[in-house]
Amino acid sequence: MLKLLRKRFIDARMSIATPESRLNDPVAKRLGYRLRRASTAMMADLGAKMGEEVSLRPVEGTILILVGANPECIQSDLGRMLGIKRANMVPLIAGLMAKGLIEKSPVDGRSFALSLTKAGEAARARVDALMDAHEQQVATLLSTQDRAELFAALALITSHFGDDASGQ
Amino acid sequence: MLKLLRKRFIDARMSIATPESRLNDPVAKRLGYRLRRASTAMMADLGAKMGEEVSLRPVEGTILILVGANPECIQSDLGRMLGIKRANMVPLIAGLMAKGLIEKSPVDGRSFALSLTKAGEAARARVDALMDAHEQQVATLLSTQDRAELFAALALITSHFGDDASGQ
DNA sequence: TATTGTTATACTCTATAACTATA
DNA sequence: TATAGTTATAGAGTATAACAATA
Repeated sequence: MLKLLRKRFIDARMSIATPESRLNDPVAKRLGYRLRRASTAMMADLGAKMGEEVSLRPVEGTILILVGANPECIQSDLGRMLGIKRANMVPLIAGLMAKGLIEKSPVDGRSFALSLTKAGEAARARVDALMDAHEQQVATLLSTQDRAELFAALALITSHFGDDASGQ
Repeated sequence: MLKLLRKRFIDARMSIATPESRLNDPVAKRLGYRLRRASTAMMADLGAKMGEEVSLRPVEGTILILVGANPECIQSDLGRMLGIKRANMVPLIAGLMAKGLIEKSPVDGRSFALSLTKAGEAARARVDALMDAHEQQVATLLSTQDRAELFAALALITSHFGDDASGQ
């Protein structure tokens, strides 16, 4: 009886290229699910390119960009901006220091001002260019208007559900 | 000199409520970044509610919904639909079995048909209701038209960058 | 008292390689 | 040969608790 039901699935699968495309997909209509799939797909693509071309992960490139735009900021500020907890910033910053991309200089005995090294600035520029190219792919999919509306929708969703950039 | 620059940041921070809001945020204009923040914010909210009310993670609820909609499917099918690798499906399915929510019955000696138990069907219904309520929050933020356009944009992005539902 | 940086730790998610048994 | 399930393992991401030094 169970075997018979299963048999129907197997028969259905025989007739098509991708087996699972004949299965019902009720979660496909869920916004949260679609958002997550889009996000992971886009991030995986960016991560692969950054890994190949600058040997950095997206979060590391993001930190370089933020430090470049905010010289002498401290890592707690970055954590709050990015929604990353203090404790988890430690190995990130240590990794970028170990690669010689950022520098720390003490400002008040308990915190350190961050700045890009020369190599860090070069890496930041390459990351920025890679991200530009990455974004550009979306420009071929969506009009300027569509893109602006997508941005607005994402901003609404993020602020409604809490972007976690506070209370770290 | 460095201390002076840093001092300016400290001064700027003094005048406002949230320190980091005065920092430049050049990644805020990146679609990939916004997509990720929106996705994690929405998923964190859903995860918290599901944890409280049904003691399940979003991925577990999603599996219950898919098994409910596709009785006698096998776990490899689910993995392909969800972009989860075979190896990583094992503990997920084992966990749901351990909770008595799904059952396996052998269909051909190397694969197992999955189905919901009575408790599994009850859990699936509660998860579905929770997800409905969760989606409903977005309806207050976006018009039906906006929501449809957001869906379309996400589908374009996901398919362009690869949804990884193949080649598992 | 609150904040910064840190250590230690744990859980989830993801990825690969290798194995078995079956088709 | 290809597929299904499994094991083991490793790397990320994220979370909490606790601590020392400093504001």
